[in-house]
Amino acid sequence: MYPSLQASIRRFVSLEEAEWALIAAAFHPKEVSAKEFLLRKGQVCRHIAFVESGLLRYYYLVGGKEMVGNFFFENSFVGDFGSFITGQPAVQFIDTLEDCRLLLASHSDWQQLYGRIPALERFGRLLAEGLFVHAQQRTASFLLDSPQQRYLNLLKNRPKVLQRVPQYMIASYLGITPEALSRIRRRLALEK
Amino acid sequence: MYPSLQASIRRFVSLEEAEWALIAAAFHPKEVSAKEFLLRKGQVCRHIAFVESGLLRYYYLVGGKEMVGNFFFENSFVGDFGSFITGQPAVQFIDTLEDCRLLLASHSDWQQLYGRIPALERFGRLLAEGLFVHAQQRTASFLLDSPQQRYLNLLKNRPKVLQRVPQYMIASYLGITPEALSRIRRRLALEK
DNA sequence: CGTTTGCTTGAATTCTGTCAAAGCAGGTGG
DNA sequence: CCACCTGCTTTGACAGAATTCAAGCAAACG
Repeated sequence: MYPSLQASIRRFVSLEEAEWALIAAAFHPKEVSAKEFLLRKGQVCRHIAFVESGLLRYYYLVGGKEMVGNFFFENSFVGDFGSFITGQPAVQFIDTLEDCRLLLASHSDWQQLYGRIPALERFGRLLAEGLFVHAQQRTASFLLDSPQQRYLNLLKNRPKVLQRVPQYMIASYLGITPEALSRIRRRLALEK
Repeated sequence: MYPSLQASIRRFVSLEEAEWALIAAAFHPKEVSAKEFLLRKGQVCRHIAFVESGLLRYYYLVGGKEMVGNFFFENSFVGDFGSFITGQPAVQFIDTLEDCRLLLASHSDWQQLYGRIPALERFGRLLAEGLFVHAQQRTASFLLDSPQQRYLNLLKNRPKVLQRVPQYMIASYLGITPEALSRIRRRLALEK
Protein backbone atom coordinates (compact mmCIF):
# COMPACT_ATOMS: atom_id res chain seq x y z
CA MET A 1 0.00 0.00 0.00
CA TYR A 2 1.15 3.48 -0.84
CA PRO A 3 1.92 5.15 2.49
CA SER A 4 1.16 8.75 1.57
CA LEU A 5 -2.17 7.80 -0.01
CA GLN A 6 -3.04 5.67 2.98
CA ALA A 7 -2.22 8.50 5.36
CA SER A 8 -4.42 10.87 3.39
CA ILE A 9 -7.40 8.52 3.52
CA ARG A 10 -6.81 7.64 7.16
CA ARG A 11 -7.28 11.26 8.11
CA PHE A 12 -10.98 10.72 7.40
CA VAL A 13 -11.87 7.05 7.76
CA SER A 14 -10.34 3.87 9.17
CA LEU A 15 -10.40 0.74 7.02
CA GLU A 16 -9.58 -2.94 7.32
CA GLU A 17 -6.60 -4.70 5.79
CA ALA A 18 -8.65 -6.27 3.02
CA GLU A 19 -10.07 -2.88 2.11
CA TRP A 20 -6.63 -1.30 1.92
CA ALA A 21 -5.66 -4.10 -0.43
CA LEU A 22 -8.59 -3.26 -2.70
CA ILE A 23 -7.51 0.36 -2.78
CA ALA A 24 -3.90 -0.52 -3.45
CA ALA A 25 -5.01 -2.65 -6.36
CA ALA A 26 -7.16 0.11 -7.84
CA PHE A 27 -4.43 2.73 -8.06
CA HIS A 28 -1.75 2.58 -10.70
CA PRO A 29 1.52 4.49 -10.31
CA LYS A 30 2.63 6.77 -13.09
CA GLU A 31 5.66 9.00 -13.44
CA VAL A 32 5.17 12.18 -15.40
CA SER A 33 7.92 14.65 -16.13
CA ALA A 34 7.44 18.40 -15.97
CA LYS A 35 5.42 20.30 -18.55
CA GLU A 36 3.30 17.43 -19.76
CA PHE A 37 -0.47 17.33 -20.06
CA LEU A 38 -2.66 15.15 -17.92
CA LEU A 39 -5.86 16.46 -19.46
CA ARG A 40 -6.74 18.70 -22.38
CA LYS A 41 -9.83 20.79 -22.88
CA GLY A 42 -12.52 18.79 -24.65
CA GLN A 43 -11.43 15.44 -23.23
CA VAL A 44 -13.51 13.73 -20.60
CA CYS A 45 -11.60 13.39 -17.34
CA ARG A 46 -11.60 9.66 -16.69
CA HIS A 47 -9.09 9.49 -13.83
CA ILE A 48 -8.63 11.12 -10.49
CA ALA A 49 -5.00 10.91 -9.43
CA PHE A 50 -3.31 11.15 -6.07
CA VAL A 51 -0.15 13.25 -6.07
CA GLU A 52 2.67 11.42 -4.27
CA SER A 53 5.16 14.09 -5.26
CA GLY A 54 5.41 16.99 -7.64
CA LEU A 55 3.21 19.90 -8.61
CA LEU A 56 0.42 20.39 -11.15
CA ARG A 57 -2.03 23.09 -12.11
CA TYR A 58 -5.27 23.39 -14.01
CA TYR A 59 -5.96 26.34 -16.22
CA TYR A 60 -8.45 27.74 -18.70
CA LEU A 61 -7.43 28.91 -22.15
CA VAL A 62 -9.50 31.86 -23.34
CA GLY A 63 -8.57 34.11 -26.22
CA GLY A 64 -5.04 32.72 -26.25
CA LYS A 65 -4.54 33.51 -22.55
CA GLU A 66 -4.03 31.04 -19.75
CA MET A 67 -6.04 31.60 -16.57
CA VAL A 68 -4.83 29.40 -13.73
CA GLY A 69 -7.63 27.89 -11.67
CA ASN A 70 -5.58 26.11 -9.04
CA PHE A 71 -2.42 24.26 -8.12
CA PHE A 72 -2.14 20.70 -6.86
CA PHE A 73 0.67 19.82 -4.46
CA GLU A 74 1.79 16.57 -2.88
CA ASN A 75 -0.83 14.59 -0.95
CA SER A 76 -3.81 15.95 -2.78
CA PHE A 77 -6.13 14.58 -5.42
CA VAL A 78 -5.93 16.02 -8.90
CA GLY A 79 -8.36 15.93 -11.80
CA ASP A 80 -11.18 17.89 -13.36
CA PHE A 81 -13.77 16.87 -10.81
CA GLY A 82 -16.53 18.56 -12.74
CA SER A 83 -15.81 16.55 -15.86
CA PHE A 84 -15.09 13.39 -13.87
CA ILE A 85 -18.40 13.61 -12.05
CA THR A 86 -20.65 14.72 -14.87
CA GLY A 87 -18.96 12.94 -17.78
CA GLN A 88 -18.96 16.20 -19.72
CA PRO A 89 -15.85 17.27 -21.70
CA ALA A 90 -13.38 19.24 -19.62
CA VAL A 91 -13.28 23.00 -20.06
CA GLN A 92 -9.78 23.20 -18.64
CA PHE A 93 -6.27 21.86 -19.09
CA ILE A 94 -4.23 20.09 -16.46
CA ASP A 95 -0.46 19.90 -16.78
CA THR A 96 2.58 19.27 -14.61
CA LEU A 97 4.83 22.07 -13.40
CA GLU A 98 7.36 19.67 -11.89
CA ASP A 99 8.21 16.00 -12.30
CA CYS A 100 5.41 14.07 -10.61
CA ARG A 101 4.77 10.67 -9.10
CA LEU A 102 1.04 10.04 -9.46
CA LEU A 103 -1.35 7.27 -8.50
CA LEU A 104 -4.17 6.94 -11.01
CA ALA A 105 -7.60 5.44 -10.51
CA SER A 106 -10.24 5.48 -13.22
CA HIS A 107 -13.90 6.36 -12.86
CA SER A 108 -14.90 2.70 -12.86
CA ASP A 109 -12.19 1.92 -10.31
CA TRP A 110 -13.69 4.55 -8.02
CA GLN A 111 -17.22 3.27 -8.57
CA GLN A 112 -16.11 -0.28 -7.72
CA LEU A 113 -14.33 0.91 -4.61
CA TYR A 114 -17.40 2.85 -3.55
CA GLY A 115 -19.46 -0.29 -4.05
CA ARG A 116 -17.13 -2.59 -2.12
CA ILE A 117 -16.01 -0.29 0.68
CA PRO A 118 -18.98 1.47 2.27
CA ALA A 119 -16.74 3.61 4.47
CA LEU A 120 -15.06 4.98 1.38
CA GLU A 121 -18.31 6.61 0.39
CA ARG A 122 -17.93 8.67 3.52
CA PHE A 123 -14.36 9.50 2.56
CA GLY A 124 -15.60 10.69 -0.82
CA ARG A 125 -18.21 12.84 0.84
CA LEU A 126 -15.72 14.40 3.24
CA LEU A 127 -13.26 14.96 0.41
CA ALA A 128 -15.90 16.67 -1.71
CA GLU A 129 -17.03 18.74 1.25
CA GLY A 130 -13.47 19.87 1.85
CA LEU A 131 -13.05 20.81 -1.79
CA PHE A 132 -16.28 22.75 -1.67
CA VAL A 133 -15.34 24.69 1.45
CA HIS A 134 -12.03 25.61 -0.13
CA ALA A 135 -13.65 26.66 -3.41
CA GLN A 136 -16.15 28.79 -1.53
CA GLN A 137 -13.39 30.55 0.39
CA ARG A 138 -11.63 31.25 -2.87
CA THR A 139 -14.79 32.78 -4.32
CA ALA A 140 -15.19 34.86 -1.18
CA SER A 141 -11.68 36.24 -1.59
CA PHE A 142 -12.64 37.58 -5.01
CA LEU A 143 -15.67 39.27 -3.49
CA LEU A 144 -14.01 40.62 -0.39
CA ASP A 145 -10.36 41.27 -1.15
CA SER A 146 -8.43 43.53 -3.48
CA PRO A 147 -5.80 41.93 -5.71
CA GLN A 148 -3.14 43.17 -3.31
CA GLN A 149 -4.92 41.57 -0.38
CA ARG A 150 -5.32 38.33 -2.29
CA TYR A 151 -1.58 38.30 -2.91
CA LEU A 152 -0.86 38.88 0.79
CA ASN A 153 -3.28 36.09 1.72
CA LEU A 154 -1.51 33.74 -0.64
CA LEU A 155 1.84 34.76 0.84
CA LYS A 156 0.56 33.92 4.31
CA ASN A 157 -1.53 30.83 3.65
CA ARG A 158 0.29 29.04 0.84
CA PRO A 159 3.89 30.30 0.74
CA LYS A 160 4.85 27.13 -1.12
CA VAL A 161 3.09 28.50 -4.16
CA LEU A 162 5.28 31.57 -4.21
CA GLN A 163 8.38 29.45 -3.98
CA ARG A 164 7.60 26.91 -6.65
CA VAL A 165 5.46 28.71 -9.22
CA PRO A 166 6.56 31.40 -11.72
CA GLN A 167 5.13 34.81 -11.05
CA TYR A 168 3.03 35.09 -14.18
CA MET A 169 1.09 31.99 -13.15
CA ILE A 170 0.53 33.43 -9.69
CA ALA A 171 -0.79 36.62 -11.26
CA SER A 172 -3.17 34.55 -13.35
CA TYR A 173 -4.27 32.59 -10.26
CA LEU A 174 -4.98 35.90 -8.51
CA GLY A 175 -7.01 37.11 -11.47
CA ILE A 176 -4.67 39.88 -12.58
CA THR A 177 -1.94 40.43 -15.18
CA PRO A 178 1.76 39.81 -14.54
CA GLU A 179 2.34 43.55 -14.85
CA ALA A 180 -0.18 44.33 -12.14
CA LEU A 181 1.38 41.78 -9.80
CA SER A 182 4.81 43.22 -10.44
CA ARG A 183 3.55 46.67 -9.46
CA ILE A 184 1.84 45.35 -6.34
CA ARG A 185 5.09 43.74 -5.26
CA ARG A 186 6.96 46.98 -5.83
CA ARG A 187 4.41 48.95 -3.83
CA LEU A 188 4.71 46.50 -0.95
CA ALA A 189 8.51 46.63 -1.06
CA LEU A 190 8.51 50.43 -0.99
CA GLU A 191 6.10 50.65 1.92
CA LYS A 192 8.44 48.75 4.24
CA MET B 1 -42.98 12.66 3.82
CA TYR B 2 -42.32 16.06 2.36
CA PRO B 3 -42.74 15.64 -1.41
CA SER B 4 -40.31 18.31 -2.62
CA LEU B 5 -37.56 17.07 -0.29
CA GLN B 6 -38.21 13.52 -1.36
CA ALA B 7 -38.00 14.47 -5.01
CA SER B 8 -34.71 16.24 -4.46
CA ILE B 9 -33.14 13.24 -2.77
CA ARG B 10 -34.63 10.82 -5.30
CA ARG B 11 -32.74 12.55 -8.05
CA PHE B 12 -29.58 10.95 -6.63
CA VAL B 13 -30.50 7.80 -4.71
CA SER B 14 -33.49 5.50 -4.25
CA LEU B 15 -34.53 4.52 -0.75
CA GLU B 16 -36.94 2.18 1.00
CA GLU B 17 -40.11 3.17 2.79
CA ALA B 18 -38.58 2.75 6.24
CA GLU B 19 -35.70 4.97 5.25
CA TRP B 20 -38.00 7.70 3.99
CA ALA B 21 -39.74 7.54 7.34
CA LEU B 22 -36.44 8.10 9.13
CA ILE B 23 -35.77 11.12 6.97
CA ALA B 24 -39.25 12.52 7.48
CA ALA B 25 -38.76 12.19 11.22
CA ALA B 26 -35.41 13.96 11.16
CA PHE B 27 -36.58 17.13 9.44
CA HIS B 28 -38.64 19.73 11.26
CA PRO B 29 -40.71 22.28 9.38
CA LYS B 30 -40.24 25.93 10.15
CA GLU B 31 -41.87 29.03 8.72
CA VAL B 32 -39.71 32.11 8.54
CA SER B 33 -40.91 35.47 7.30
CA ALA B 34 -38.83 37.74 5.12
CA LYS B 35 -35.81 39.64 6.43
CA GLU B 36 -35.04 37.38 9.35
CA PHE B 37 -31.74 35.79 10.23
CA LEU B 38 -31.11 32.08 10.08
CA LEU B 39 -27.46 32.41 11.05
CA ARG B 40 -25.24 35.23 12.25
CA LYS B 41 -21.51 35.58 11.95
CA GLY B 42 -19.77 34.00 14.91
CA GLN B 43 -22.44 31.37 15.50
CA VAL B 44 -21.77 27.76 14.66
CA CYS B 45 -24.11 26.54 11.93
CA ARG B 46 -25.89 23.58 13.54
CA HIS B 47 -28.61 22.98 10.94
CA ILE B 48 -28.78 22.41 7.24
CA ALA B 49 -32.23 23.27 5.96
CA PHE B 50 -34.12 22.31 2.86
CA VAL B 51 -35.98 25.16 1.19
CA GLU B 52 -39.54 24.15 0.37
CA SER B 53 -40.40 27.66 -0.73
CA GLY B 54 -38.94 31.13 -0.51
CA LEU B 55 -35.54 32.69 -1.04
CA LEU B 56 -32.50 33.22 1.14
CA ARG B 57 -28.98 34.53 0.76
CA TYR B 58 -25.72 34.36 2.62
CA TYR B 59 -23.44 37.36 2.82
CA TYR B 60 -20.25 38.60 4.40
CA LEU B 61 -20.12 41.84 6.36
CA VAL B 62 -16.80 43.63 5.96
CA GLY B 63 -16.18 47.24 6.87
CA GLY B 64 -19.90 47.87 7.14
CA LYS B 65 -20.54 46.55 3.62
CA GLU B 66 -22.52 43.48 2.69
CA MET B 67 -21.00 41.15 0.12
CA VAL B 68 -23.47 38.55 -1.12
CA GLY B 69 -21.98 35.09 -1.50
CA ASN B 70 -24.98 33.29 -2.92
CA PHE B 71 -28.74 32.91 -3.09
CA PHE B 72 -30.76 29.86 -2.14
CA PHE B 73 -33.99 29.15 -3.98
CA GLU B 74 -36.67 26.53 -3.56
CA ASN B 75 -35.56 22.88 -3.60
CA SER B 76 -32.03 23.50 -2.45
CA PHE B 77 -30.20 23.03 0.81
CA VAL B 78 -29.21 26.11 2.78
CA GLY B 79 -26.66 26.60 5.52
CA ASP B 80 -23.07 27.56 6.08
CA PHE B 81 -21.63 24.24 5.00
CA GLY B 82 -18.14 25.27 6.00
CA SER B 83 -19.20 25.98 9.57
CA PHE B 84 -21.56 23.00 9.65
CA ILE B 85 -18.81 20.63 8.55
CA THR B 86 -15.91 21.99 10.54
CA GLY B 87 -17.76 23.17 13.64
CA GLN B 88 -16.00 26.53 13.36
CA PRO B 89 -17.96 29.78 13.87
CA ALA B 90 -19.57 31.05 10.70
CA VAL B 91 -17.91 33.96 8.92
CA GLN B 92 -21.12 34.84 7.12
CA PHE B 93 -24.73 35.75 7.74
CA ILE B 94 -27.75 33.94 6.31
CA ASP B 95 -31.10 35.69 6.10
CA THR B 96 -34.37 35.39 4.25
CA LEU B 97 -35.30 37.63 1.34
CA GLU B 98 -38.83 36.25 1.09
CA ASP B 99 -41.15 34.36 3.40
CA CYS B 100 -39.82 30.81 3.56
CA ARG B 101 -41.00 27.30 4.38
CA LEU B 102 -37.94 25.43 5.60
CA LEU B 103 -37.23 21.90 6.76
CA LEU B 104 -34.51 21.84 9.39
CA ALA B 105 -32.23 18.98 10.35
CA SER B 106 -29.48 19.36 12.91
CA HIS B 107 -25.93 18.12 12.67
CA SER B 108 -26.67 15.15 14.90
CA ASP B 109 -29.80 14.39 12.87
CA TRP B 110 -27.65 14.21 9.75
CA GLN B 111 -25.04 12.06 11.45
CA GLN B 112 -27.72 9.65 12.62
CA LEU B 113 -29.23 9.49 9.15
CA TYR B 114 -25.80 8.84 7.65
CA GLY B 115 -25.32 6.03 10.15
CA ARG B 116 -28.69 4.41 9.54
CA ILE B 117 -29.06 4.90 5.81
CA PRO B 118 -25.89 3.89 3.97
CA ALA B 119 -27.25 5.12 0.65
CA LEU B 120 -27.64 8.58 2.11
CA GLU B 121 -23.88 8.81 2.48
CA ARG B 122 -23.81 8.64 -1.30
CA PHE B 123 -26.42 11.34 -1.53
CA GLY B 124 -24.27 13.52 0.72
CA ARG B 125 -21.27 12.90 -1.47
CA LEU B 126 -23.14 13.74 -4.67
CA LEU B 127 -24.63 16.82 -3.08
CA ALA B 128 -21.21 18.03 -1.94
CA GLU B 129 -19.74 17.26 -5.36
CA GLY B 130 -22.45 19.30 -7.01
CA LEU B 131 -21.87 22.20 -4.66
CA PHE B 132 -18.15 22.02 -5.38
CA VAL B 133 -18.60 22.02 -9.14
CA HIS B 134 -20.86 25.04 -8.88
CA ALA B 135 -18.45 26.89 -6.60
CA GLN B 136 -15.60 26.17 -8.97
CA GLN B 137 -17.55 27.52 -11.92
CA ARG B 138 -18.28 30.66 -9.95
CA THR B 139 -14.60 31.13 -9.18
CA ALA B 140 -13.80 30.60 -12.85
CA SER B 141 -16.21 33.34 -13.83
CA PHE B 142 -14.26 35.79 -11.67
CA LEU B 143 -11.06 34.75 -13.41
CA LEU B 144 -12.39 34.67 -16.93
CA ASP B 145 -15.20 37.17 -17.25
CA SER B 146 -15.58 40.91 -16.89
CA PRO B 147 -18.28 42.23 -14.55
CA GLN B 148 -20.44 42.98 -17.59
CA GLN B 149 -20.02 39.40 -18.82
CA ARG B 150 -20.81 38.04 -15.37
CA TYR B 151 -24.02 40.05 -15.40
CA LEU B 152 -24.97 38.71 -18.80
CA ASN B 153 -24.22 35.16 -17.65
CA LEU B 154 -26.48 35.64 -14.67
CA LEU B 155 -29.17 37.02 -16.91
CA LYS B 156 -28.95 33.92 -19.06
CA ASN B 157 -28.40 31.19 -16.48
CA ARG B 158 -30.38 32.36 -13.46
CA PRO B 159 -32.95 34.89 -14.60
CA LYS B 160 -34.94 34.18 -11.44
CA VAL B 161 -32.30 36.05 -9.49
CA LEU B 162 -32.86 39.20 -11.54
CA GLN B 163 -36.59 38.99 -10.98
CA ARG B 164 -36.61 38.38 -7.26
CA VAL B 165 -33.53 40.12 -5.88
CA PRO B 166 -32.94 43.88 -5.56
CA GLN B 167 -30.28 45.24 -7.82
CA TYR B 168 -27.81 46.28 -5.15
CA MET B 169 -27.62 42.68 -3.93
CA ILE B 170 -27.00 41.47 -7.45
CA ALA B 171 -24.17 43.97 -7.79
CA SER B 172 -22.68 42.66 -4.60
CA TYR B 173 -23.06 39.07 -5.81
CA LEU B 174 -21.23 40.04 -8.99
CA GLY B 175 -18.44 41.63 -6.98
CA ILE B 176 -19.12 45.25 -7.99
CA THR B 177 -20.85 48.32 -6.58
CA PRO B 178 -24.51 49.15 -7.29
CA GLU B 179 -23.34 52.20 -9.25
CA ALA B 180 -21.17 50.11 -11.52
CA LEU B 181 -24.02 47.70 -12.21
CA SER B 182 -26.33 50.59 -12.99
CA ARG B 183 -23.84 51.90 -15.57
CA ILE B 184 -23.35 48.47 -17.08
CA ARG B 185 -27.10 48.17 -17.54
CA ARG B 186 -27.24 51.59 -19.16
CA ARG B 187 -24.42 50.69 -21.55
CA LEU B 188 -26.22 47.50 -22.53
CA ALA B 189 -29.49 49.36 -23.02
CA LEU B 190 -27.84 51.96 -25.25
CA GLU B 191 -26.05 49.39 -27.41
CA LYS B 192 -29.30 47.83 -28.55
C1' DC C 1 -47.63 63.39 3.03
C1' DG C 2 -43.22 62.69 4.71
C1' DT C 3 -39.82 58.99 5.23
C1' DT C 4 -37.49 55.18 3.63
C1' DT C 5 -35.52 52.39 0.21
C1' DG C 6 -33.51 51.57 -4.02
C1' DC C 7 -31.86 53.16 -8.51
C1' DT C 8 -29.47 56.51 -11.25
C1' DT C 9 -26.18 60.19 -12.38
C1' DG C 10 -22.04 63.19 -12.04
C1' DA C 11 -17.19 64.31 -11.06
C1' DA C 12 -12.78 63.16 -9.31
C1' DT C 13 -9.63 59.50 -8.18
C1' DT C 14 -7.36 55.13 -8.39
C1' DC C 15 -6.30 50.97 -10.26
C1' DT C 16 -5.95 47.55 -13.77
C1' DG C 17 -5.46 46.21 -18.59
C1' DT C 18 -3.05 46.84 -22.82
C1' DC C 19 0.77 47.62 -25.71
C1' DA C 20 5.47 48.22 -26.27
C1' DA C 21 10.06 48.00 -24.84
C1' DA C 22 13.82 47.16 -22.01
C1' DG C 23 16.31 44.55 -18.44
C1' DC C 24 17.81 40.08 -16.65
C1' DA C 25 18.59 35.81 -15.70
C1' DG C 26 19.75 30.84 -17.30
C1' DG C 27 20.98 27.67 -20.87
C1' DT C 28 22.88 26.45 -25.42
C1' DG C 29 25.91 26.29 -29.00
C1' DG C 30 29.77 28.07 -31.37
C1' DC D 1 34.65 31.63 -22.58
C1' DC D 2 31.64 34.41 -24.86
C1' DA D 3 27.66 35.60 -27.69
C1' DC D 4 23.13 34.72 -28.26
C1' DC D 5 18.71 33.12 -27.55
C1' DT D 6 14.63 32.46 -24.82
C1' DG D 7 11.59 32.89 -21.09
C1' DC D 8 10.33 35.74 -17.33
C1' DT D 9 10.03 40.11 -14.90
C1' DT D 10 9.98 44.94 -14.75
C1' DT D 11 8.90 49.61 -16.37
C1' DG D 12 6.56 53.35 -18.90
C1' DA D 13 2.61 55.62 -21.17
C1' DC D 14 -2.11 55.65 -22.09
C1' DA D 15 -6.91 54.45 -22.25
C1' DG D 16 -10.69 52.18 -19.96
C1' DA D 17 -13.34 50.91 -16.13
C1' DA D 18 -14.50 50.62 -11.35
C1' DT D 19 -14.59 52.92 -6.81
C1' DT D 20 -15.74 56.66 -3.92
C1' DC D 21 -18.40 60.47 -2.47
C1' DA D 22 -22.26 63.23 -3.22
C1' DA D 23 -26.62 64.35 -4.81
C1' DG D 24 -31.06 63.74 -7.17
C1' DC D 25 -35.20 61.06 -8.11
C1' DA D 26 -38.92 57.72 -8.11
C1' DA D 27 -41.72 54.35 -6.01
C1' DA D 28 -43.31 52.08 -1.89
C1' DC D 29 -45.03 52.37 2.68
C1' DG D 30 -46.64 53.73 7.00
